[in-house]
Amino acid sequence: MEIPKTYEPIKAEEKWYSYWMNKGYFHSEPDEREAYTVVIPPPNVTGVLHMGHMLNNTIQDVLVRRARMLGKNACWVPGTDHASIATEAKVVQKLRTEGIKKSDLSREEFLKHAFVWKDKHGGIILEQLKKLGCSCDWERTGFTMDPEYSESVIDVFMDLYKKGKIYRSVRMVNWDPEALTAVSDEEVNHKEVNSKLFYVRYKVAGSDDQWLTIATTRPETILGDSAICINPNDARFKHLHGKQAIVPIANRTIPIILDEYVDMEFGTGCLKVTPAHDVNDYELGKKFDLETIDILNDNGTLNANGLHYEGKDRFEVRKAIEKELYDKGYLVKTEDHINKVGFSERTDAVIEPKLSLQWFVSMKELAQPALDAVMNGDIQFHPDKFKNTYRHWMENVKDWCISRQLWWGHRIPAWYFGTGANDYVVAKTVEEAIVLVKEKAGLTVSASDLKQDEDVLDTWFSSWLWPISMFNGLTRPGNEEIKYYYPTNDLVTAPEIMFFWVARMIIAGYEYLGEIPFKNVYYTGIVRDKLGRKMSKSLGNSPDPIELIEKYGADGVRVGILISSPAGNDLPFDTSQCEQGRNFTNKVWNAFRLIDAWEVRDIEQPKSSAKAIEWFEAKFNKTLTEINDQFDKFRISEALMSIYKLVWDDFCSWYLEMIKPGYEQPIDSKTLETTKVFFEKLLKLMQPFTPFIAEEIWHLIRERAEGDDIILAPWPVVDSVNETVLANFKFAEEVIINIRNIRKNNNIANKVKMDLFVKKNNEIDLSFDSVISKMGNLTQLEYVKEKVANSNSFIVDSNEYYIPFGDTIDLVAEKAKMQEELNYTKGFLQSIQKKLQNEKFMAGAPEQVVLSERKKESDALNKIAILEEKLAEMV
RNA sequence: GGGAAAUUAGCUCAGUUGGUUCAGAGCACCUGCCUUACAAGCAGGGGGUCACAGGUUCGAAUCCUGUAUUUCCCA
Repeated sequence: MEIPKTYEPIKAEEKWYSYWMNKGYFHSEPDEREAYTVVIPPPNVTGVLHMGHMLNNTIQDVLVRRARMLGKNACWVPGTDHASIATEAKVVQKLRTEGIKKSDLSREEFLKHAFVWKDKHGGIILEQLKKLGCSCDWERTGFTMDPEYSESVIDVFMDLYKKGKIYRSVRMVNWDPEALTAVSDEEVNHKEVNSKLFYVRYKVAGSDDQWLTIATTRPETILGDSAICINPNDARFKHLHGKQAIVPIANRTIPIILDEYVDMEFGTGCLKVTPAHDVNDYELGKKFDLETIDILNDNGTLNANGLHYEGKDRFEVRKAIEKELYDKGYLVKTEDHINKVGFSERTDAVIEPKLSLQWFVSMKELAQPALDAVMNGDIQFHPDKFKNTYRHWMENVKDWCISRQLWWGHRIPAWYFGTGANDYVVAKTVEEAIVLVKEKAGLTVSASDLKQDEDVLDTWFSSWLWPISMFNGLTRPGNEEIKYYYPTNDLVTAPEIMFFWVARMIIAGYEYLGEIPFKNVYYTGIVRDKLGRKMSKSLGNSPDPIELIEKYGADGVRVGILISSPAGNDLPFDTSQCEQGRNFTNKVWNAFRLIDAWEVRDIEQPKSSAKAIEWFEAKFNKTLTEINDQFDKFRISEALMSIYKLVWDDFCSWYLEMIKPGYEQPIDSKTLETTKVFFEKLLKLMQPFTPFIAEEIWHLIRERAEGDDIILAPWPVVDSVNETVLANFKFAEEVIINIRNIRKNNNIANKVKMDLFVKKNNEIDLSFDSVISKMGNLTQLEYVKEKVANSNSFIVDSNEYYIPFGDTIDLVAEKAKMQEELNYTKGFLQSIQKKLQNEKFMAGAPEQVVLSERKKESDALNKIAILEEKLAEMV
């Protein structure tokens, strides 16, 4: 059968992925083996695969596949997140295109639409992961709104409520007027924008023409003012103490209060206080018991408190009120001003601070063990620089607002039986609620008297249970699976969600299982384009991962994405990296073609082949040690690079060339067999990174028994490393490179055989001579006592090598080269001798360093002598 | 404004407790090769005042101080 000259990934990928699936290799059940567990960071259920997912999931697959080869019971749990804000936004948008408004639907109707959408689009991303080769246990695929998962979310809410960790409170929250929901501090992006500072004057009450001037960036909130605040130490305003002021346009009289909070330097030193629309003002309002006047509707338009501006958007009002203030003589001046404005991460709408009744988790106590676990190393971060960021946040953790004004998600299990702030109970079902109402208020109510809270829980309030609830650790405490798989081993995620997700999983782990949820956290970077911009849909700078896979093969893309992606660093991605990956798979493919084409004969093994085998054995073991170490340190891309070079440079460029029989010559069976074994070992190392081609060649290189698949083959074991062989080869390598250089410099074709004469001045190892002969294409390698005249020459380790001239030679160039080498060596010698003559060096440096300097000195002296002699002869 | 980290070849990064004339890899680049495994290749080669300025040391990319620039986190 003809084997194609280039590797064709598409067919192999389909074939092997379904083969692995049919064999159930990805599936895990608890057994006696050590468990190795990874839970996937659940992508949004309606999400589409982007480059960030590619990076993240390739790393996970590498770790999982290697663990499998190390004999562990590897379990990679996939699933999706309901992502309440993002998904609801998509459903709302889709309905809008059909002419349906969310406000026209009941909650039940809307959820029906949402589930239809989820069933249609949900899980696309998981199918895409299969194309990448991800070896997830698909039988365990989960979803944060699955019934049992949801139950655990509600259980946790009730449990924390009972423990007094969940409370309901009026708080200033970040309000997204577009999504109509509160968002957490972490979901607000602060950006600097150019705006205006408006100077507005307020009349002092009871005066004829006494005014005070405030500065504000948001003049529309004047309508919500309930005080003017000045610093009691501000000498400029002593006359205002105890007075009142009149709000322009609204014509309300408000007190002038004194507080040191006011920055005398900023603006005019007079601060308008709007408790409903600014966090700091809210605090002042509480302190001075001020009236709270909310002027905004939830959608960002003004309400009745906005007087004649009612129904208009806040930005529109800002312009209009500027004009009105000016026309009526209240506007003193405006200035350009740069300030930071919060934008919603999801909708990019300007966030409004808004007072509302929300549900909170108090975090301080919960966070303590989670902070300790990372600081004392029970949980390792890779790279560990992220520990600092983590500590900073955890030490200053704020309470977590967990209610969201949405329908898509887990509905808060609170039931209201009245309108009072405290007229509610928290219960799993309405029946339980009825009983609790009786207990709490002594009221006998029926189901229809109770009204469940309209809000749903923050998505992270369900995903923080992911490593526990994917094994039903809360609904079926102590079950076999949670005992076996938990704590999980490695978590691979982005540093952006360290607080949203990682920290909270650790908190939940301690609170509910008394244990860490994972041992290692590997932080990936952000995938950027060549210009350093973050890849995003709106910029259109992100390649379609599926197209990449079709073009370069999944293995090629996996290599491309990992080849330059150290942990925690951003990955500047360019498709040329996939090309490199694709080229690598092709190289391996051709190595296989070469071996496969050899005709085996029962002949004697050439000496050079025996030496080559000895060397590669040593090289392999040495590199494997390094690779294992790199894996232990989570230096994934370095491990890949080591494998890449071991395969390409050491195996293909050196080893295969050393054992390659002449054209149409057979190979001896011993060498062929050993070579196949080497190749198989290399394929094993490649398997985590390039699983498809590894499996493909694994089955082509040899007949395999049922179940003898590389995905389950044992990871190679390190054997002792023969350092002597490695050193001797290095010497031979240098000789060979020198021979090649002479060929190139003199335009001697590779097929032209040459003679090599060696004047041995030093005791050297001759064991690789057969290899030198073969690789140098020499007719003979002869040892001589005297220099060989009319030759190209070079020196390795004080030994002189001569290749007699063919027809022509550039004597001048040859001499110049030698002179240059001599100069360099002399300079080198000088620096060494200077060091050796330095008494302080001799006194301070360790013996080993001194010894190595002495050796360098004698080597240099030798070399100089030879060079000078040769130069003298060339005249 | 407060905190953290970074700055080594054109690009992306290594560089272990200071010790081979001021240093490595991959890609890119240059030169020569269609040498029957692979031109998605082979062979060879060039390229760095290790951000800047001081200091400690016999010796600094590595330790200390300051400056500049960048990134991230928090307000």
